[in-house]
Amino acid sequence: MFFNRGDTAERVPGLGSSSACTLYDVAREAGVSTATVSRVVHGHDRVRSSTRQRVLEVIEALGYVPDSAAQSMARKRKEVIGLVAIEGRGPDTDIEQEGLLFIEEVLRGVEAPLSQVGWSVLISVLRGADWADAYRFLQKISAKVDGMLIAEGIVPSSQLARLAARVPVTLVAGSPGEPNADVVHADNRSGTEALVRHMIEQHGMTRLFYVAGPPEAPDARERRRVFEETLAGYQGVRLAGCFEGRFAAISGQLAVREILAAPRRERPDAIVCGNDQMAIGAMRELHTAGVRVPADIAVAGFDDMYLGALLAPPLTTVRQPMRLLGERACAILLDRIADPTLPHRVERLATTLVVRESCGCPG
Amino acid sequence: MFFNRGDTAERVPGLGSSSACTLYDVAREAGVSTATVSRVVHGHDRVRSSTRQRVLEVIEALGYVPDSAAQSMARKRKEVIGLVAIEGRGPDTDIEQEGLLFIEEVLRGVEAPLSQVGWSVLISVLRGADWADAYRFLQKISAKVDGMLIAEGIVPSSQLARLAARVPVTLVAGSPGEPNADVVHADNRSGTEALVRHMIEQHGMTRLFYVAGPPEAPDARERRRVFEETLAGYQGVRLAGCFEGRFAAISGQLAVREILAAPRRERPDAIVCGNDQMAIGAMRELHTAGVRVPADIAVAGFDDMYLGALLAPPLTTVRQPMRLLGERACAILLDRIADPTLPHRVERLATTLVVRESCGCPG
DNA sequence: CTGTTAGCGCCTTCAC
DNA sequence: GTGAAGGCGCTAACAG
Repeated sequence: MFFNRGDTAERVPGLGSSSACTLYDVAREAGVSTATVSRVVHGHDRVRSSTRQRVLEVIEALGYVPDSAAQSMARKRKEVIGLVAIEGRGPDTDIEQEGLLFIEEVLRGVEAPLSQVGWSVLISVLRGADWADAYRFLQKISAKVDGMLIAEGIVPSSQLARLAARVPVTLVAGSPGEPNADVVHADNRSGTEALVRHMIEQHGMTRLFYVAGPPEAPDARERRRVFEETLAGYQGVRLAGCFEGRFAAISGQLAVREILAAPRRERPDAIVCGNDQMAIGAMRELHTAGVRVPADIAVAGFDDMYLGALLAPPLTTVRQPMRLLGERACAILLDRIADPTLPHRVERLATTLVVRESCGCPG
Repeated sequence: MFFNRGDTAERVPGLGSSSACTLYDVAREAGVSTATVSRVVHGHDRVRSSTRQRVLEVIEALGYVPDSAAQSMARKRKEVIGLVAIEGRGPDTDIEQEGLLFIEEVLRGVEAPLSQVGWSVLISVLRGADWADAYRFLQKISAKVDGMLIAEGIVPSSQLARLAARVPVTLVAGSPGEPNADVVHADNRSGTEALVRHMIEQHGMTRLFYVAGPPEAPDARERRRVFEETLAGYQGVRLAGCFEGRFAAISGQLAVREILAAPRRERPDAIVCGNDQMAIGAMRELHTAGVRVPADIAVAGFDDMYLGALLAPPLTTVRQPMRLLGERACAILLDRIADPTLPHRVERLATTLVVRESCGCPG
């Protein structure tokens, strides 16, 4: 009586998307107004339960699902946030997954607060383009979301300002000085200091080599600076050398080749790397050369990538809470979407030393 | 004369999203109709170039960006596709990143055809829920996209049918038998056969141990089956044992413990694993136990994860073209969105042997 | 409790 | 070349 087409699931002809039915179809079929249907769809009370029941049946029978574009339009809210990564256009094109490995963890974090409210993530990677293109791209994304998370790459402050004028933006691991966006970033200092202290005080090392990330990256610069400063605080400990890498595994390999090419006497006690990828590359090269880790030379990284723990020996590193970064950034973004007048926020998350075996500690 | 508010970038008060301006604002400010603005926004010709110029200036000054919800509504196209992963709810909660590592590569592939047309990806991970929840979730996503890619996890065929009635669906690495969706999947056979042949013919191995993935996973089953069948084709070669793992690194470790607990005489020549994660776990445990790879026991995996190449020794494995899977799936989906009447499609991509050193080949 | 009625912002014929 | 006007599907007052 309420409907007469039989189960909609049955009438699928091929694979094509068949005609989606609308609120009106449901209303007509159930003999009520669209407002009522809308009410039951959203679980509002003021509806007689028999009416609700009837509407629900029709919805089920027709397989009705509200169109999100229409909802966004009427509600002025899309329930989608954008997560964007801007892939570096450094000298090397050797990005070597560097990017997404990071984004992936962040994404996991972002999902948490989002799934609680039932929103979704629109993810996009912007590859090496000029700034004008990049801006157009970001603009286009901004039209599809209620807020954006920029998780990698640098956007000029002026562009950020214009973007932020349209939708709230929060930077993940961005520069804390940015005035046009909220930002959540890792405290590279705490972990790096702890690592250096550990190497020196626990293992009595006196000659540390550093493999740095690219100088364009603020994180790389900060890690390196803190490393050197901390080292300088110790008597009798010195920087055995430094290699400027690009955060890719190959950089670690190259650094090791350079080290092994030098006289044996000058070899460092340990090689500390600006991220885990380079540490992995270093360990691999050391292994190939027959140098034992950590017996002959210790190695340490930064990030605490999932696979570091599976290496032989397991990698000692500094943990950067990437997932938490994503989670906090998303929570902050959601807050601001709810109330755009909130004051500017910057949140700093601690990094911590993760001692495993590549530094010389027992397994 | 055309506008009088100054550069919009200047009038950003705080961080909040300020009032977004509409097509009407632009039309009014430029002294033309909305139709004309729409024409210039979309680069249609029939517009006098002086008019176009004026409109463009106003757009720039006002920072106008068309609202995508309104566009979707009018055009009945969202320019977004959904990529969903359904995280396994196996006995172990030990998902151990298993999921996203895969999704990530697929995502990279998906991005290619998508960025060409300027569309975006809505990504969502559905965690262990019952089927009714899962279906509601998928339905909700379906309302936000023009088509969906299901890249992990199994959806009952009946649900798929109902989903497909709303939007086109293509399965990435799904079961090729599914009638309600297009599917792109890897040919687990070719690579597995090549691997077994290599181990036996090149290395003269006669005792192979297999670490399988969970039997619920079609891929795991197929790999195992092909492995055993191929083995059976050789005289004097036998299955030295089998361990049923769950595609996680710990499974590989457990398998090795079991192997090492047995009498030394019974040790296999090689341990072939159903995926790289388990192979990595196995290598790690072997290393811990002082068993040399590949000298004492060789190891091989499946997938060709990025990090396999960085291990010591580098992992011999079967390459599954995950990125290509994503790319093809997305291309097929786009085709079907463009023309829903297309015939059902199934695409099978070859897997290939990647010989590195863990099988005993020279570096 | 339930129905009526404006829009939301844009696209797209159809006239001029 | 350009403007006017009718929807797209849904929500949210405002009336009953």
